[in-house]
Amino acid sequence: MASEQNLLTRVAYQYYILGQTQQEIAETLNLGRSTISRLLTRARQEGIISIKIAGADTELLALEAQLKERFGLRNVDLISTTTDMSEQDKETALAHESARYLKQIIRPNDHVGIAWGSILAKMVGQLDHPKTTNAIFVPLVGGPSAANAEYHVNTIVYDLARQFGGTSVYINAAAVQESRYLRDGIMHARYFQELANAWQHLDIAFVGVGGPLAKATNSHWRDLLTEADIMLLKEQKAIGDCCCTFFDQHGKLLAPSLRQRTIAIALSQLQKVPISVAVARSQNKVPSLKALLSMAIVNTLITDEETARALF
Amino acid sequence: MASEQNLLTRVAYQYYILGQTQQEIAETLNLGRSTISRLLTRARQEGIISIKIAGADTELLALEAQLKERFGLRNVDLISTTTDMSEQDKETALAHESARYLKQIIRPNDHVGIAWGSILAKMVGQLDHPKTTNAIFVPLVGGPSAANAEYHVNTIVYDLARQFGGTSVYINAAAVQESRYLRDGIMHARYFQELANAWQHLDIAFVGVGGPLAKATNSHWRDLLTEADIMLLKEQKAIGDCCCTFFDQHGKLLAPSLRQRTIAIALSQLQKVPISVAVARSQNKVPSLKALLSMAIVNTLITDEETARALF
DNA sequence: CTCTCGCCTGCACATTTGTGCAGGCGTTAG
DNA sequence: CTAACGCCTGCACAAATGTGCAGGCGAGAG
Repeated sequence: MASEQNLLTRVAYQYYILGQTQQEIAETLNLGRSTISRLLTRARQEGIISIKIAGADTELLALEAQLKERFGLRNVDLISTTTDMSEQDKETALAHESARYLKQIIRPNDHVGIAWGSILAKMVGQLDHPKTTNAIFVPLVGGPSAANAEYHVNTIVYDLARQFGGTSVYINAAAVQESRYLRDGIMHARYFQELANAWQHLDIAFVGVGGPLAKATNSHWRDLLTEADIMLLKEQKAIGDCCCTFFDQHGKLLAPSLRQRTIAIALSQLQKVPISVAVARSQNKVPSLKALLSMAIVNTLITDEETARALF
Repeated sequence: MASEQNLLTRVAYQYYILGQTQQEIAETLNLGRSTISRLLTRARQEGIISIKIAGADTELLALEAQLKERFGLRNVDLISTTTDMSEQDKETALAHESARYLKQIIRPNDHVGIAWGSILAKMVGQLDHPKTTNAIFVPLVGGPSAANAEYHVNTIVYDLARQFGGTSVYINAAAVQESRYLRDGIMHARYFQELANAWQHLDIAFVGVGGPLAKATNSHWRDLLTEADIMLLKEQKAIGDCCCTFFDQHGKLLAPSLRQRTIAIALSQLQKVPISVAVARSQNKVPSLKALLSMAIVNTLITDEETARALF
């Protein structure tokens, strides 16, 4: 009943199981309260105390913690996907979680930037009771090609703003222009300044991640790229993009000539946003997502379990 | 990831597994710290969190808590006995634990009262490194019959005092006298006053419990009783004694005529001692021990697992 | 649409827990 | 036996946690 180990378990029992206060334990054992505190610390260190969380998908939570650690993220939010879900279902689930997360973190009068992305587009309408806030929603990238007009990024920010009782700013230019002069002209135009200004004062940014070029067929904006752009990107081994900025597996930004024709927030600017959230899933986005995370452009990640596992 | 249950497990995980502070959790979830505190309370209540103490004889500790609750005791200390131990071994183990416990609770200059009892007698010499203190050890009952002189209670207090670097007071009378006049005379004698005075200022008292009369053969003092005493006690259904005071299963004190011839601390006085410890074990002492505990004479119990279980 | 009711939250304060520092006791080497 | 070393403890302060109270928000009735 005396020896070391035994004392530890006794103290641990009284504290954790009986719920006694350290002071009470100290009195029954005729020891100083500090001593009890130290004994408990030892007991925890020596693993005498094991705490289990019932009914929880602990693995998922552990995975979140690991990812957070691995990429130095502020926060990671994972959803569990079951094998019987279609890709469609998984995307919807992720969009729903993204919307919920936005609701969770948004504060009154926040400036919220939204980039292009199939999942971000699906966020709209996922919430039963969106918080009413006076947030300002702004696009982070230019619009799609004329062929995809109905998926215009303006639509997303407009709908989100309406749901959250806020306002939205529109973007009146396609994501990729034909020349850097055209792009510079637009970005320096008076009507563009509101947007440019908003980009500098973002509180929250939600971005997607683009996968490899080969899969570009279903993209809503990549048809704006020229043959030459694509050639160049392939040559430089692009593995994906974020906000229309391409990079390789090492996180190196590619094709300056293309970047100079792109109307979108710069990644360096995105990096300064207090809460910058990447939302993405699927096997083929793993390499680009991994690169993006390594670049420390975003500080928050929302994805699903299978994608998360592939990130290590 | 959102709903109630899920939030609870998440918070519990971050707090208990990851060891984050409530403040940190509140920040990642964008909630108030108080809310996290409340969520954790709920999680504990709903049993989402299960804490196990590794390698511990948890049952023993649980038993202690139950006994404490059941009899309103200040403290309970149990030792585990294995079936391969002889009765002798078990007694020694209990004596050892009693000695250890005394060492644990004793403070400098304490007045420590010791009653008769086979286990109390064995306490002597059980400690490797007794604390040095200036405690005063006093007997709580008179000595044994002449036939058992070598087990005199004075020997115990003397040895204990020596081990703890303190002093001892002796008692110069047998536990039971032949008449109340003789007893009163002794107890009012000048030389007895030091003892009587000590009884009023006890900080700690260790007492044993006597079993039923039928088993009295191995007692060191019950041969002082007369035939008439024994007849009377049996008639009144005595189940045991403490400090030479007999009681029945309801805790009723018996045989006033005998009590008036007894030289021992009164149970009512024992009740006032801040830390009063009963040390006893074995099946045949269960009824008397149970009665004693119900009387709330002592506030601390040291026994073994099997005896403890039988007390319910 | 308006009002009421009740739950939930944040705030501020009380309690509980954690920790650096200084002093005491025991142990060991000489 | 003495002295030096180191572990352990209590103290006092810092950090973290628990909780009553008041205000806000949404659900539901009228």
